[in-house]
Amino acid sequence: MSVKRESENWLPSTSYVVLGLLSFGTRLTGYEIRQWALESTRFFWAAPAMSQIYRELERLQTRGLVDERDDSGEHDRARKTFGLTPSGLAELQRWVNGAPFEPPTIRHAAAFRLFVGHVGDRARLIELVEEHQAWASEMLTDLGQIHDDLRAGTAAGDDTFRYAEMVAQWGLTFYGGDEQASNDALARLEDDR
Amino acid sequence: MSVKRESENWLPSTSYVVLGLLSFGTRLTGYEIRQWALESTRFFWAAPAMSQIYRELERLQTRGLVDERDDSGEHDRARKTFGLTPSGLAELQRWVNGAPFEPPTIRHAAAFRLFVGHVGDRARLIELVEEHQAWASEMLTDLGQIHDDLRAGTAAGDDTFRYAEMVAQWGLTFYGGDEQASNDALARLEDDR
DNA sequence: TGTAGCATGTAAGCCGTTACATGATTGA
DNA sequence: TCAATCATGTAACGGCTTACATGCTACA
Repeated sequence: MSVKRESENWLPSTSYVVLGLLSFGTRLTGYEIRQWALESTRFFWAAPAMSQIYRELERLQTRGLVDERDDSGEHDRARKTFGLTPSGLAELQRWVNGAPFEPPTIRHAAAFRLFVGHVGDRARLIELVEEHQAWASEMLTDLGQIHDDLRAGTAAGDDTFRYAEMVAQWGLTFYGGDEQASNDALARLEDDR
Repeated sequence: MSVKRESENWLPSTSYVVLGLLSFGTRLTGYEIRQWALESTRFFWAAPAMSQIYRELERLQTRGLVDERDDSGEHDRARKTFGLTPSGLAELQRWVNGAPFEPPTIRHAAAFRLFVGHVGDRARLIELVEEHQAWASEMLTDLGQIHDDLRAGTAAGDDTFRYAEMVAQWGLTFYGGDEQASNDALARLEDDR
């Protein structure tokens, strides 16, 4: 008995980042999408370059997944907003529910450089791990703030960001692990010899 | 007082993956480099495709950073091995010690899909997070084995893999955090409603 | 008055992937 | 004998980046 598969043509993930950000109900400019990406999705999905977002929006629009509107208003300032169309929402849903599992992709420069530590200077390695630790710690601070804000909203009865809050919680544990790992490595590097 | 910067032209990171793997002292074929990448660096640096590794080796060779040797031996089986040249080692060192800090790049599909959970089916989300949890758990099993092996070597006085062992330790804490986060999310998803 | 931020794009180029192609060796 | 693994590549293509280019607006 064979299962009839629906056509499994997926858009590039960046498309779903854009669709996902628009799925919260607000019309956004390309610029704003980028801002939101830098403040939210970047914790689990590296924010694409500005130019890439414009390209993505163009693609999505030609496929009817987003619609464009000139929102320049009174002022002359150019302002083109994009919103999710019904097909856009449908496509996002199809992906969330239908796309096969995909393992995370990690490019962890600090761990990598430590890996080839036998060709490096110990003092410099310590410096690098310290920098990484500081970075992780900053991520945790930012995420903590976001998590608190989202929690407040959820507690006040607004369910829009309930999943976002769960993801923020995920991030706190995730980056907490990374920070812990940096600290352990640092202790070993400083202990050593 | 201005600091005179050395020319900061870096190779693509994949080059350093290749150089790094060759820095452990063994001559390797392109195929073997890929195998080693899949067994070691992939935990912190997604392993590039086979074809990319061959391209990288070609580039490195034209720059004199690796040398090629036909090691086909008695049998007709083609076998071209690559080794690190002195300039290759120098370049790897220059990078390890001199490249500026670079934050990790994460593409975490599970967290991302949870983020747009408001457009998905709860049951399917649970399934996805479970799949992710199983994946993380497998990573931890593999890493645990590797860590034990490396530890045994280090304890026996072989310092070659001391840094590799530290990175394995890093990975255990890192993916431990990810697994914990999945479990927490799962609990919340199942609890909810 | 001038700088930072808002806002929108184009062009060039590389990294890296998938698909295609080939063939030998080892072991079940 | 047949499949999996070892081994080496080429071709086409797409995603994403950096650099370039432009101009308005708010605010210090």
